[in-house]
Amino acid sequence: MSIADDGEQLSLLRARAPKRPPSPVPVAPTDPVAVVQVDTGLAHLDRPFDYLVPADLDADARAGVRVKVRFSGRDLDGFILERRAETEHDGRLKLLRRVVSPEPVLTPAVLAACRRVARHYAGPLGDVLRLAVPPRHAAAEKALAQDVPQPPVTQSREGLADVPPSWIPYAVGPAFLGRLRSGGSPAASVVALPGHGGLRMLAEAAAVAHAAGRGALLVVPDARDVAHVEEQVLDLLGPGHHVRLTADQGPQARYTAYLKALRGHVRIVVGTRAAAFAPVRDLGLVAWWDDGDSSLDELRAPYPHVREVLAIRAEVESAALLSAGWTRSVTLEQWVREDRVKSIVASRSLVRASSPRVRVASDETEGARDVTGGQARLPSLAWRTAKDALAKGPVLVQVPRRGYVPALTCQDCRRPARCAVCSGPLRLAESGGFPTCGWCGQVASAHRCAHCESPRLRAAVIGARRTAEELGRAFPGVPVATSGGATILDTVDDRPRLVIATPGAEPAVEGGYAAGLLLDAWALLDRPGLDAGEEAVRRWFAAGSLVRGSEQGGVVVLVGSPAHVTVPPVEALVRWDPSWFAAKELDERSGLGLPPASALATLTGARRHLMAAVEGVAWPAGSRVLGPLPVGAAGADRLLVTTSRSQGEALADVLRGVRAMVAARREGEPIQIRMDAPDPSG
DNA sequence: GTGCGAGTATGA
DNA sequence: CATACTCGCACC
Repeated sequence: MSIADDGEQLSLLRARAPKRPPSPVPVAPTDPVAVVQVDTGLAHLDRPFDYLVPADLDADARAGVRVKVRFSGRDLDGFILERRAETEHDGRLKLLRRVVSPEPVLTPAVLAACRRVARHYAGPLGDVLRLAVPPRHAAAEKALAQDVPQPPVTQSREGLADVPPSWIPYAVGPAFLGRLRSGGSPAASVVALPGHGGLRMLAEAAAVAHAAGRGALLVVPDARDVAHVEEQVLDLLGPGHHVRLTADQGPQARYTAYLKALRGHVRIVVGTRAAAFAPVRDLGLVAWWDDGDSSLDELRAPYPHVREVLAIRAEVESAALLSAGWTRSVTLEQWVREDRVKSIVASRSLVRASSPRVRVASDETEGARDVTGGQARLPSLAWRTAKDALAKGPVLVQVPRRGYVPALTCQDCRRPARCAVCSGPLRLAESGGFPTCGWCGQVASAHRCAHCESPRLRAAVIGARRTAEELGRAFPGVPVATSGGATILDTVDDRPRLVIATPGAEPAVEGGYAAGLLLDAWALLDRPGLDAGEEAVRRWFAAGSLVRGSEQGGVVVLVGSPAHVTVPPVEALVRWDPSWFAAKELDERSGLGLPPASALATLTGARRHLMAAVEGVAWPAGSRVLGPLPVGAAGADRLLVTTSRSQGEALADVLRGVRAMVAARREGEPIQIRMDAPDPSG
């Protein structure tokens, strides 16, 4: 290490360089070296670089602050990871240019979690830091007073029962909460009992953590759930103990929320996936709702899932971990099986009483499509159920989102309509016209079913609006409310009416719906992809959980399911046994070597670049490399690599090397590398 | 990505 | 031999 130059280019090796005497800038007296993670955006430069701290920046240049540094002739952003006495770098060190803000926004715990997330997803740390720490907002920093007192930690447990209400149905609930309260780090996957709180379990667990002087981080799929959980937290603890953190609140509000958590103004953060990295003080609990919801998947590289981020954070900070939902995802079932989390479910007798009775109306067998004069797609069982229930309260009708299921089926034999050229699924554009192939784009202007030669096609899904009209006609005089798309109803009152909703937009109703109709079951199950069954189960249980339990006469009718065949998702619904389904699905995937039973990586890009990138790569022992196969329409290919779960980290490490190599040699066109892609085949 | 040195091509 | 160019790699 030598005395710094002024930060500009000055090579002593070059004779021609103007022999300016190095103007000695005083550096910090202790730990003058700042280890800086520079945001270069280049995978092969994803490592820390050392800089010298000028004396005048000494106080501000703490670990965790944002800085500007000169790097390869450009001014780049970075974070100080640590201060050191010495450097290991042989050359000259440049000076830190500037401390962007003295706020140490990257805490050691969050940094540790980011490193592990980066490793898990074979991505650059820089990318993860970009997800974790929101962009600085100077006005927000200024507006938030430095001296807001931390709320006194409520050590008293008055007003909070040992086992809060929503946790009562679970035999091992007290054990989980007890360990949370006493500073332990239990981990559990809860299958929530309908009618007993659901989301409220998260808020109550947070209140338990809070009472024990621990912080809590609650992540839910969407803004509606955030509002709901906030309400519950307010109800339990009163104002001033939590903050909302979502991406859609805008840069200033988001940064303010981040700072409030960072500075310890509040110890509870409630938010969407943007909150998963929030620097909650004394983190004692991480919890999330509905693991299978795709909103928990980050959309920016390296695409970490909330589940993975929170599990890592729980481990880094010795916090309790709680995943809850109406169903259990296959991944969480895998975690249960690995004993990473304990299964928490209510007893079968409670489940039977609290869940609605489920009946299956296959439109083929009921054959009563005509009850309403020919238009509505409503078998008589569904119609009669709704009719009866409307005397007692509102009836929920779940319809798949318009355009959500693009598949077409044969009107006569009900088999999926396939492209004559490549056997891909045919789709109908919303704008109409001929069906086209979803894989090769071929226009099927003269389609005939490959099985029965019928030219007639059946749109698997009709949109919510049309369904509303049809049902309105089927039940004259009954008010119809719709929720979905741009207009989402939060709640409806308990007067009799039809409530037509798309999945995820079902309004809550005090006391529960008298009945629920789940339409187009067939279409939902028929979706392409690994997780069609899992997804159908999620959606059906989410709607069914809003219906009164069988004890109060609640009934759910599944409409349009496969005739004469009992597929596991349907059986799971009828028995109201989500964990049974998860276990069965996991067994099946284990048998096929598919995730989450195995680790999986996808590499996407032009075929020759893929081949160049993986040439000579030593995959972990036992890995399978599949492909490359074409995906999408852009001429890209995809390579799949699977390996055992125990080799997952090793696979990620190999891929990190591949990524760095591709980035370093410039002719290497960008290829996308992704671990645990939710839809590896499409 | 950018900047720089090494290495190589080019022409007098 | 001087100059012009590309290539490969380090970047603190």
